[in-house]
Amino acid sequence: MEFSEYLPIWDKLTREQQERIAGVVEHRKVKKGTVIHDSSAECLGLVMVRSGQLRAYILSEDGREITISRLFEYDVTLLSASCVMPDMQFNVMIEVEKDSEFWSIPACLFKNLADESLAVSNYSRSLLSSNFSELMWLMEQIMWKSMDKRLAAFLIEEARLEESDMLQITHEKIANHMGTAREVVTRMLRYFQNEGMVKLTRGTIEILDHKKLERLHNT
Amino acid sequence: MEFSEYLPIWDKLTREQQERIAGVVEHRKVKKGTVIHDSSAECLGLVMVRSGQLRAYILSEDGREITISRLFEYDVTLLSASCVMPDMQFNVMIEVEKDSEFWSIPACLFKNLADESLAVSNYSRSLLSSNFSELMWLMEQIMWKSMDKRLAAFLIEEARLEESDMLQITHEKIANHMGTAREVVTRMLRYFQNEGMVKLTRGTIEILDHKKLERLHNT
DNA sequence: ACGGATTGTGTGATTTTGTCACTGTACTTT
DNA sequence: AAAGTACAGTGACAAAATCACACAATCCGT
Repeated sequence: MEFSEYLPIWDKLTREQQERIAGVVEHRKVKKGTVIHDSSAECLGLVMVRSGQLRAYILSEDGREITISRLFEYDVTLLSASCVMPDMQFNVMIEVEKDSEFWSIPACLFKNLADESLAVSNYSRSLLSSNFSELMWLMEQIMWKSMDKRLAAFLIEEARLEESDMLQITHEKIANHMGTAREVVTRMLRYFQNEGMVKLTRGTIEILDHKKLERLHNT
Repeated sequence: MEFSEYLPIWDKLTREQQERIAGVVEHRKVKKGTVIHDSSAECLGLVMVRSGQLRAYILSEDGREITISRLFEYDVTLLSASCVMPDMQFNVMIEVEKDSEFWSIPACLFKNLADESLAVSNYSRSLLSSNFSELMWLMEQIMWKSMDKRLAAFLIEEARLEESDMLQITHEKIANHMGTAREVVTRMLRYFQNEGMVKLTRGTIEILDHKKLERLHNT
């Protein structure tokens, strides 16, 4: 099974458990922009990313967004299985940032495995606690950091991920990642440009001065 | 063991495991205001509340606070065991809100038990996911709700907890719960008073119009 | 009982961030 | 080439945070 390489605890499962998973695992190829999970429909379950890039975010009633987790090759997440965890009633959405391929294991099966297998339960614990930790980190950013520092951090991180200083991203997308309004991002980027840290053109942001951005971020 | 009643999975442990816990469990009686856990020192481990009231919060560099969880009789938490969960480096503090008694099980022992016992691992999972869920809820409040609605919600909740409409709490404490500045709370309460929803005197807030507060909260 | 310290509250001025209502401008499609 | 759409810019205003105080109520020691 090709996906087994993407599930760290595969080897710790019994043959019977492996077969149960293999029998229902689903493979999907999805285009950029697709929403593969929202709270309404049935849960997607555990998701293993084979390639591409996804993001998990929450949505306000009036359509504002904030990214709570980003997923890349070899990442595994349970955010798409919120229905399994008791008293998890929040509305996580998962969207495809770049054309991706992933496998999913239905939530109910994974829940059953976790309830009966120590290895699976421990693995779920580690996934959960890393989600929790990330969320905690995000919370601290939102609470104690000003928008300019957060934006600087976002740009630096994005450049690292893309391995390029020419970021192909719109102000609106950035605003949706950071949970703020597009105008705020525009204004702040304009300020960054005046300070010589970036160069703005339609649809792209070029980072000119990494160090200055870092310094701003660390103030 | 008296504390066994406070640990839901006690009966699912082997006698040997029960003895290991019994050998190291610690009982403490603490006064209001004490900080029983901060990220610096050794972890407290799993905490079971026998009586009283505690709160877990995070702290910014410049001393601002926000409550992420409140604990009451029979509550159990792993927030004081953050060191066990891999990649959990955040700075949770736990403070005593009302004179309390609690038991604690050292983090390392609990971690070992979780790693070897399915029951304990599953229980940890449920504790974790309920923390995660609460944090998610808080995040949504912070991101999408305005301060006045959040304050109204806080007052209603506080009155429910205290079973009284005369809340003995300072503006500063409220600000620390909600992660905002004292002045903001003062100004907003003043507005609530002008609207006839509360009556303010030094150190206490009397709720006069529950329904109007609820309405504000639900707008 | 008095004076000073401490704790809790009130308020104006300023800055930052979010909201609203637009305008303009560069790409895409037919 | 015209029309439509996506993206960016901007001024005016509102909400909330920050700063810098003033002041009032309570406590505490002598």
